[in-house]
Amino acid sequence: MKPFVLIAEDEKAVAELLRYNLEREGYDTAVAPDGDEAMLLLEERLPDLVLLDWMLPKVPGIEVCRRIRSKSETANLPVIMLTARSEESDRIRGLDTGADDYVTKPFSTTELMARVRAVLRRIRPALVEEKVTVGDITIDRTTHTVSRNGADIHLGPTEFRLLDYFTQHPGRVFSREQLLDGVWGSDVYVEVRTVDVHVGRLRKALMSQGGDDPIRTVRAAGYSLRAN
Amino acid sequence: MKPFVLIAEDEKAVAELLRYNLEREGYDTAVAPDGDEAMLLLEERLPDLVLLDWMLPKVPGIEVCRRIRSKSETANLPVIMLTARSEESDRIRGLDTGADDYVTKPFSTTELMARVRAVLRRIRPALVEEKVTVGDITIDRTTHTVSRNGADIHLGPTEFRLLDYFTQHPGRVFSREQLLDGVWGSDVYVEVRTVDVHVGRLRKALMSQGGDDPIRTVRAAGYSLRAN
DNA sequence: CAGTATGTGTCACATATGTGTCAACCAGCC
DNA sequence: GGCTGGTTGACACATATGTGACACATACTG
Repeated sequence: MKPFVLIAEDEKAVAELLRYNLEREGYDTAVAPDGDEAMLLLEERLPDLVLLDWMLPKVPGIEVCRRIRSKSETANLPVIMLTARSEESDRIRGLDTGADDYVTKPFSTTELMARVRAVLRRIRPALVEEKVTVGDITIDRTTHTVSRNGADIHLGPTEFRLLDYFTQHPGRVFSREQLLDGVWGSDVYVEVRTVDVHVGRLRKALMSQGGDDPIRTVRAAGYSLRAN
Repeated sequence: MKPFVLIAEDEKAVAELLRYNLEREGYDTAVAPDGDEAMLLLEERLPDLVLLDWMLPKVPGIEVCRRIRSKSETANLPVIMLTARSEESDRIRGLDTGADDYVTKPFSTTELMARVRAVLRRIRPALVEEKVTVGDITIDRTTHTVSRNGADIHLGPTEFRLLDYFTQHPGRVFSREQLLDGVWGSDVYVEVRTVDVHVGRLRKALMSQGGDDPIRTVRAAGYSLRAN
């Protein structure tokens, strides 16, 4: 599951450069040439990060940012602002637009990529980190291994993906439907109750070496991985 | 100082692939999209090796090679020619262009890297890694020899490259597709399951002297070499 | 050049492992 | 007790992997 980055930038050349570099680093991308388009795309598919040009036709970047912050679904969505050197005045700097980071044009792509990584790491470590630890559980996606307190734990493919998914938002409760979508895929028809069974299997595997249940059942809502 | 490799190749995808792999192996690189550019870069900084596409815009590869040979500063510069299979005729093979080696496209990156190392070893022996050990398995790239706990192990060419490839990232899981790309070549049509067979053969060979299975099967993901 | 040795890719079948569903059972809650 | 919703073991089935056989390619050898 690649992180999805929305690029809101009207200069075609810049947008293209960003798209190229981001995709090479393994992100999914979408480009919005103006503020209106950006807002539409935001509705369509919630990105993991937005790159937002300060000067954007129709609806300026700063306004887009404000709207993002005002909606509850996107209030915590990371935003990196792209500003031209000339716009980098105190007025703007001081202004609390709620962006998570600023990058001034012209920027080095390497630096921008580093910032993107940094911001994503802060918000959703599991998206960019190859090794994630939640509590006493560690999951390494390059070697496909899971361990708890150092002891290796064997998981089947589905349980692995399930844990990986939980890991993206430790503590957050996922409904069975969300889990089906995220872990199985949105176009697979599987009985909702199957999720229970796999959660059960995941629990069993994680507790095989002792330790207490790292997965919390939330009645009538779903499941979550204990945050810490 | 890292060995510096000049890549003269007009197909962007191929050039990028080469750059990526060479840099991963610790080389500095520069890419020239045509013959003119290649000649210019040659003036600018003398590389330790040139990868030269046979068909190159403006000045064809063969001509670039001739010019390299004709100048005293570069007369001994190692050159590896990249030719398409269809161009691999007697005419070309027999022609004394002065290249040190030929590689026909599509090539396996593992094999190309091996050739690059081989050529560089002749020129700058100190800079090239020749022996790699992972756990109790040692692989010597100069002699094409593999041993486990001192006992020599015979591997066929494909198994050797496969092991060599695994060796680049011990522990990491490679999908069958990745292995096909890296070991066989990026656009060779080979049945995916063929990987299984070769992994099987590699296992058999590595375990012929006893010892346990050094290759881990990760269901629904691929294979990996046990890291330690 | 035929003859031999070695290596390769594919297939078919055996085996191993994982999956989804169900139903019985359990737990908390009015 | 009668709900509602969650847990779990059994099981038939699906899928992934392992492997021997084989036909063909290619490289060596005398």
